[in-house]
Amino acid sequence: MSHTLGIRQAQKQKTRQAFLDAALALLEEQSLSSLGLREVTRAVGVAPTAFYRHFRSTADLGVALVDEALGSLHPMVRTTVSTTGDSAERIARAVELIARHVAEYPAHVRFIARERHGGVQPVREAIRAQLHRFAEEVRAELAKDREAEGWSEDDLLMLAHLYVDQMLITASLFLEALEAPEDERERVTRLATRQLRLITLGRSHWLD
Amino acid sequence: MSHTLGIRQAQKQKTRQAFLDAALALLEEQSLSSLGLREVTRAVGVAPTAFYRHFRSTADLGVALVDEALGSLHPMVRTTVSTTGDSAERIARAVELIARHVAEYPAHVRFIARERHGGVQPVREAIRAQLHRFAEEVRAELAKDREAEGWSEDDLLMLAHLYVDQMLITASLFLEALEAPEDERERVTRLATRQLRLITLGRSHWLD
DNA sequence: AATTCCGGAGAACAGTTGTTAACTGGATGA
DNA sequence: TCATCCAGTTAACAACTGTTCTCCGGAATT
Repeated sequence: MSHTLGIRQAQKQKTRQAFLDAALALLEEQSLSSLGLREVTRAVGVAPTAFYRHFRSTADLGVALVDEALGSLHPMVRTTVSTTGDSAERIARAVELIARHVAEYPAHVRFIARERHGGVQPVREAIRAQLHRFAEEVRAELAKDREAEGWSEDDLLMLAHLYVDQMLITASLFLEALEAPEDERERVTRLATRQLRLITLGRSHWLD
Repeated sequence: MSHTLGIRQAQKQKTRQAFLDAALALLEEQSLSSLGLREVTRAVGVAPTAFYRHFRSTADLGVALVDEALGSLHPMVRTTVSTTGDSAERIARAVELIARHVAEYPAHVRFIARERHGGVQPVREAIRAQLHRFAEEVRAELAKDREAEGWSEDDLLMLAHLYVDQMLITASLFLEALEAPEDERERVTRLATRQLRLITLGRSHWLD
């Protein structure tokens, strides 16, 4: 299937990745709509014109960043809401997974949270589409649970969106607490756990 | 108490408000971190240097916008979670109130959603502080309900944050559906209503 | 071995940016 | 009435922006 790329293609992908990394670093302290093309090339160490060999515009780069940040996350989301273990275990595991992901890829999380409602329309659109995919996957996973019997497709999707949004909120809270002392992160863990517990409680009484 | 302002102070407040209005309009299509000082003065129709008579920087202007957008919202939030009527009525009323607010002040809502995780630290901080005030007020309101008997202060605050975040998510959804046909807004109404219902359901079984 | 391809460099374009300094003229308070 | 105040102006600064066109040199193809 994959015949090894030539030296040329490999080098191109390498600089492209350098663009993505540099941009992500610069975006820790600003929004995408204020990210300048020259700013990025300067950080990468190439001529401004080299940018156009990889991206049409900074908005285009932003969409690529969305794919990098969220594209590889789908397996994890599925694991997060998987049906193994009892309710309390699953919640603890989900919160733990989120915390670990934020600690490992803080810049990605920050980027998504920031640009979800940011000033660049194509990027907002890309994030919206990916989050909708997440919600659909969560719904499919929820449907497997025997607790989903009697639920309409629509109600399951409603719940899935609730979970996805809650995950993002939690991730954002962990992000804010990233540089703070340990007990601040512990506080976020307890808060998120109880919120998920309450939602799950409502879920189990939905059909009453 | 308030002795009528002189012509001078009145004129100053007038141009200051013009700055806020112009900035809010410009921020519909970009983030605060990319908003230029000259851009704003041009929109107001005034010399660039006049900006400094009112604000230290665009970040300062942003903080002022936070106060304008959220400062006057506290009474409404209290009404939203007020204890009159049964659960279903309260939820319907809350969603209706949010929809109406978004329709009336779309730019304000967009600004808050965008800059809550935006690239300007002082503005993020200001929004965070205001939302925390909201959560505290919601908690105080929830505590009045007889359903709150046996709840710890901490759990009540947890629930309050859940409600506040949910309000923002809902407002953001209404905002996206603002230019869409009526039935799209209807869909958002139904989604938000059911999500609130599920949360309320979890709330009523919290002490089981 | 000869030719084409193509990622990146260099220079130049007209416009833009934030910030400074010194000023004007009408409102304000003595 | 006169001196003071102060919101807004004008002019100028160096630094920056996105984009175009032309060129180079090594990889890829024939």
